[in-house]
Amino acid sequence: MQAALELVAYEANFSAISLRRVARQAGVVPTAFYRHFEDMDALGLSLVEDTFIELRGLLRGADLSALPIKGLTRYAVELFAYHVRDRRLLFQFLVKERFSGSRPIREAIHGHITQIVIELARDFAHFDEFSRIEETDLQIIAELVVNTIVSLSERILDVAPDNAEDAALMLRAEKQLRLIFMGAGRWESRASSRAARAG
Amino acid sequence: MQAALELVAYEANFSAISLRRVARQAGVVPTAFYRHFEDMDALGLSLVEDTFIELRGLLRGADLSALPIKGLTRYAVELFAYHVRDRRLLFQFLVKERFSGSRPIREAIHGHITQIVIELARDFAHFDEFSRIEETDLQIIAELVVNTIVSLSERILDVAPDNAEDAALMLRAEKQLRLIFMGAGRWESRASSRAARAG
DNA sequence: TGTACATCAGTGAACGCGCGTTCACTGATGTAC
DNA sequence: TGTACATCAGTGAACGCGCGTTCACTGATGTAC
Repeated sequence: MQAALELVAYEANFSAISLRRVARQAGVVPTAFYRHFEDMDALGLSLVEDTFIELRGLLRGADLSALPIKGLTRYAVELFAYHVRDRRLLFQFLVKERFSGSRPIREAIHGHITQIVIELARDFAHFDEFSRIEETDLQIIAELVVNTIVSLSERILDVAPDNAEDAALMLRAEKQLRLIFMGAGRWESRASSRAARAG
Repeated sequence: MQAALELVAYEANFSAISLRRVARQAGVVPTAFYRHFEDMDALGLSLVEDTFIELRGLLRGADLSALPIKGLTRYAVELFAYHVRDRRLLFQFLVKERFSGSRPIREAIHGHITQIVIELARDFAHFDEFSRIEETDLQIIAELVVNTIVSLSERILDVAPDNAEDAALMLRAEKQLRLIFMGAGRWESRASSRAARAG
């Protein structure tokens, strides 16, 4: 699995690397591959599952609802950016395969992201600021937040590790999140905009 | 080029299709390929350029500044959704290659999107509602808008053409844009929130 | 109107190469008694 | 403590196949005079 991640990160996307290349990178003979996976698709799905198991653990552990909404944006951006850099190869794989992978891989990634959006919307429901927003709309807001974080990840992976540009990207994402929460503070409350408080 | 688009849309991503498959799909012998492109990379870059020339033309023709901000979201979502469906294969290629393509292809796509963000920010500057927001922040907002539209495109391409789910996706995107503009209306104006008007 | 030549998309044979997968195998490690 | 057997990651030869690229070619269309 490590060999496959390295090849994807440094050379191509998953569908463009061969079983033989993976075996060579791992330092074994091609046929040894079959001792571990039925075929390349199975390897790819394992990588997706592993990444999300870890990511979901991270998000669960973060316990966003313990924070005031004010510090949330900075914290979320930093937590995520750190994790993306820490697990660079895994995220590079995810970003590349999200749209160009085989159907099972794409569906697995999409399903996991949808699940994260749903859980984030559930977390939002615990904030007083969002209490008057109905569930459907909370999910729409959560989706916007997740999209923004995903875009940040893609950009961080695009620049070299430890690049100075990282800080600028993080500031941009943080501003975008703050703007989203400002919008959320007014959502469906146009009739009583004076009462709206958030951000 | 049409043959390559068909193969990418229905079977794999660009790096996974061979020069011989493209030639076969086009109904010519493999060597005839070289009459038109030096190699597969050149073909890919041509597809990127063609897509964006057309897309930029569409955006320029739309003339967003002629509309009140109120009708803008609905109009932008419908215009884009129509175009994505109309040019389904081209957009499918773009979405797949944005992160998984070869470096030149990725950079070409990224450069074009950045250009669109800059132009959109310039359009925003013509709205009274945004006059007090500085250029850097306008670009950050424009990026958020473009990200949302890109996500919409990706989702539309994911469901079958003319699927009933399309309407739901468009409504989601429209709400997200409205929320962004609500946030923009309050941006950097927290001290005088009563004067903020937008969305 | 007729002839000579240039242009250019497409042809078909041939090449060496890396591919996924099969098969029967080896040899180290763990387990039962 | 010693023996017999199971498990299992890795080996190495072999296969047929599709690949990108080379080469000299054909034949239709356009252009100059």
